[in-house]
Amino acid sequence: MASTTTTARRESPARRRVLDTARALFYGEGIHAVGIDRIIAEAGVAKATFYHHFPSKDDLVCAYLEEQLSSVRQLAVPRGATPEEKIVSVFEAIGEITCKPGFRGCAFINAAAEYPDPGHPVRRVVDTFRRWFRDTLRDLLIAAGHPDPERTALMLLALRDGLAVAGDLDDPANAGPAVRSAVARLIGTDAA
Amino acid sequence: MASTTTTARRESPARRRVLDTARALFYGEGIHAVGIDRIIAEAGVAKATFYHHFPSKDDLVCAYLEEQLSSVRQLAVPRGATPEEKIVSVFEAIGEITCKPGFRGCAFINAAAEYPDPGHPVRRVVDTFRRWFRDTLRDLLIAAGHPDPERTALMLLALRDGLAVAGDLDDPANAGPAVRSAVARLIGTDAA
DNA sequence: CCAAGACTAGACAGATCTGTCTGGTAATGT
DNA sequence: ACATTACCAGACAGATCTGTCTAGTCTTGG
Repeated sequence: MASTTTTARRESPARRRVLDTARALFYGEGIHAVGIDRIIAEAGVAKATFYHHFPSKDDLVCAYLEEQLSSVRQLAVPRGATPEEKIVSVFEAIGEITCKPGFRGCAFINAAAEYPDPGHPVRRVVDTFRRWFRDTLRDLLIAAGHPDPERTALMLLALRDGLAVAGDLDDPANAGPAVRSAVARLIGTDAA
Repeated sequence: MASTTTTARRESPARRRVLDTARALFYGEGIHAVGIDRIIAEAGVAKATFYHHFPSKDDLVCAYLEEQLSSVRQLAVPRGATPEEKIVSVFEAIGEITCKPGFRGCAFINAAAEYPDPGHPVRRVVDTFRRWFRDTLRDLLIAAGHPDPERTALMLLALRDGLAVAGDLDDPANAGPAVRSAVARLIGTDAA
């Protein structure tokens, strides 16, 4: 069937290897800095096979970011009983990732820095991520009965961006706790 | 004298044109995306002249960021009577820049995204900027008698980073006010 | 048994990248 | 008057970039 063919192609081993290699190299060294030749060499894939699965490099970049998107969505699932706990748990999860060795900042922020054109497909994936995260925070704040969910969601998003940047450029050990107490100050009962 | 020669070289018209062009192109389109050939063409400078002033592209990139650094230092001078007002004024200044059309995010964050190696000269300029900003905020908080200046400075730095990212990737009109009230919440008298 | 598709190996084209080099002009200061 | 220096114009080298193409192997479903 058509669906079988599609599934087979999507889960092809060569394609999988290319995507894994692309994620490691794009994230670790930057997108423009990594050429197709190097990706296919390290993935052990022929050039024709690569261009069979990905019509262009931009398609690979989009696929890489879309995988990151679904990965983050799974990892940053809110846990806890109350909406406040859920918000904190999301930041705890991000904070842990952010302090890990090998952390190189937010894949979406970094990618956007290399794709200035707001209409580019890559930027659209970035937009999807940011809208999802903002809406998630807003909904949690609404559920928590926060008086100003819309604006507070923007504050929290800004804090997350700052945490991601600091985890890459500054000392992650300091940034994590600081951002966490900032979140507490912003959504704490005293703020309401 | 040597100093005369040095001054003449540093203020040479060709060098000035190269730096202006580099700033516009690097900031607007990304660093790896802009080649030397294009910079010298748009600056109207011969290739030999370029390599006379800048031994390599990396030197130009560093010079570009160092100019941004001193420019920000002049622009973000704290104004106002009280330390609280000074902190807010710095964010007001940054907020205005951030909402301007043509804003493409923080030049240092964007550059760091393209230079993953923390030991690279480019990253050292980025570090200088971040240390300066963090120390400035911390000193203002100390002057304001804030109980936790060190950690609060990190929070404010994270907010600034988030504001810069949001001004580029999201709707700047929303991000500005949100971050400003977040600053108020974090340094407000109730926080003390 | 055989057709189709996934895959490999690698040459090739055309553009672009950084950086070097030659050669010549113009201004400047001593 | 002369040496130095800034500058221009552009060829050139060698590497690397994306993307195409040929040609052949291997696997698998019908």
